[in-house]
Amino acid sequence: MAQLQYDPTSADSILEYAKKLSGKSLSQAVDLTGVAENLKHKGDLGTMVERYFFEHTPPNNHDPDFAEAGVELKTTGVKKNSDGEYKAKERLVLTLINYMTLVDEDWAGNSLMNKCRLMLLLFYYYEQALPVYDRKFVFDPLLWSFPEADLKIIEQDWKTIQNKVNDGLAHELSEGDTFYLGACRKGSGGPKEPLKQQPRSPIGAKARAFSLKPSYINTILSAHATEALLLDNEQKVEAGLDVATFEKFKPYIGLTVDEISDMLDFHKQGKNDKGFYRSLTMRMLGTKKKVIPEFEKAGVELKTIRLTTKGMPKEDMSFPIFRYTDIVDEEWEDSTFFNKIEQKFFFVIFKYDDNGELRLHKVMYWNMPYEDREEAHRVWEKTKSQVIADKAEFLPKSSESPVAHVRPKGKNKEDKIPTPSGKMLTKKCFWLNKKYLAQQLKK
DNA sequence: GCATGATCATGC
DNA sequence: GCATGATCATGC
Repeated sequence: MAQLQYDPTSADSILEYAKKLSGKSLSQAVDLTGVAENLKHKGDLGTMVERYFFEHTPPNNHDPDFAEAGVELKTTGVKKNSDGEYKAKERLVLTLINYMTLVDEDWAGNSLMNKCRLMLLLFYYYEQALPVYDRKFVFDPLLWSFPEADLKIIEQDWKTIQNKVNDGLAHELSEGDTFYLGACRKGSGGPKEPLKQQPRSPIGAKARAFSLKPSYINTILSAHATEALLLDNEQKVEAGLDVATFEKFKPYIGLTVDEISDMLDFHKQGKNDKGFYRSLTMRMLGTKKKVIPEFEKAGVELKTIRLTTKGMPKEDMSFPIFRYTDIVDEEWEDSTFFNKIEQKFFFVIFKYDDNGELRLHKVMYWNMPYEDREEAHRVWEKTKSQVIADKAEFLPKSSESPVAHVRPKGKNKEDKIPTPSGKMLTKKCFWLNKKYLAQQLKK
């Protein structure tokens, strides 16, 4: 047998090796030729991962799968809810409950925690139609142990279950008895399924397993999910984030806004729905939320742009407001504006056609060229020096720079903040000139 | 038609 | 209550 590519006695090494599965299915990660079709238990992805990916045989006792590293391997399914968030497909089964021995255990050193204290969680995207080995792992694997605070609850739950068995009520156990740790049904459930013996009662009890409830898994997920809305498509993962994004928009390119609205069942609310094109864009990306985690993580600034028939943006591009009292003490490289324009941008561009119909024109990534950032820097310094000179009413106009300017941005003209000298002026922000954007978009 | 001023809906 | 992204409005 070939040398293992990880150290089975080291949890970190196991985790690092497991990352090779990210974004792939088991069948993509290892060659299962001649294996998959002969499987008896096609439902057990965890066993297959252990055998064919880790090339490891778990111990035949109550120790964790990787006994020396103390790591228990778990695969668990996730799905998406209507908001595009990943949620647990179901509870995570930890280990079967042995009613006969449970009553003699103490929490200290109990067999459940002995096995599951440290778990390597592999989240795969649940698709019913696919065999388990073709389902993709959508996040990086997570090496996970219970936080102290949770462990208290788990301990109480464990004792609740133990007490019930001790009271001769194993057959009455239900998941609702407990909070995080559940005693879930395990087994076929059919009429022929043999009942389990319990120590304090002659009544047979159905097989149950210790499990973590879906809601609990969801909290683990949301903490871990630097989730990949775009990561669920294999070609995208292999080709990178940029291709992934283009693929997302491909079906909509060239369509009118009305057509896209109909497809996504999301329509403009009223004339003043100024966030509409952005919201629509988010829907095209598959979420109803405000942020795209992958963009967040990569620091990508999403902006929507509407072009006139002639290719001129309808509007300048705004950035967050600055405070007069802050900018005087700021250095360029600490400023919000600097930090924004340093980022990679992702433009979603709509364009009016000759019939006045707005269509999704194209999407593109964009970085602001260095010279232009220097020009923006100049505008920023000018702004700062004007505020210092107590001339905050007179800030760089769009006619003063080919790249950027300063302009009001507030709720209305009464929406004011103080200058260092105490004058109240309308809130303002930096803008990129639409003419400048027009030039850049042509490149 | 352009530059500049003013404002809106949304979500946290 | 307020920042944000974006759009609307107006005067020259």
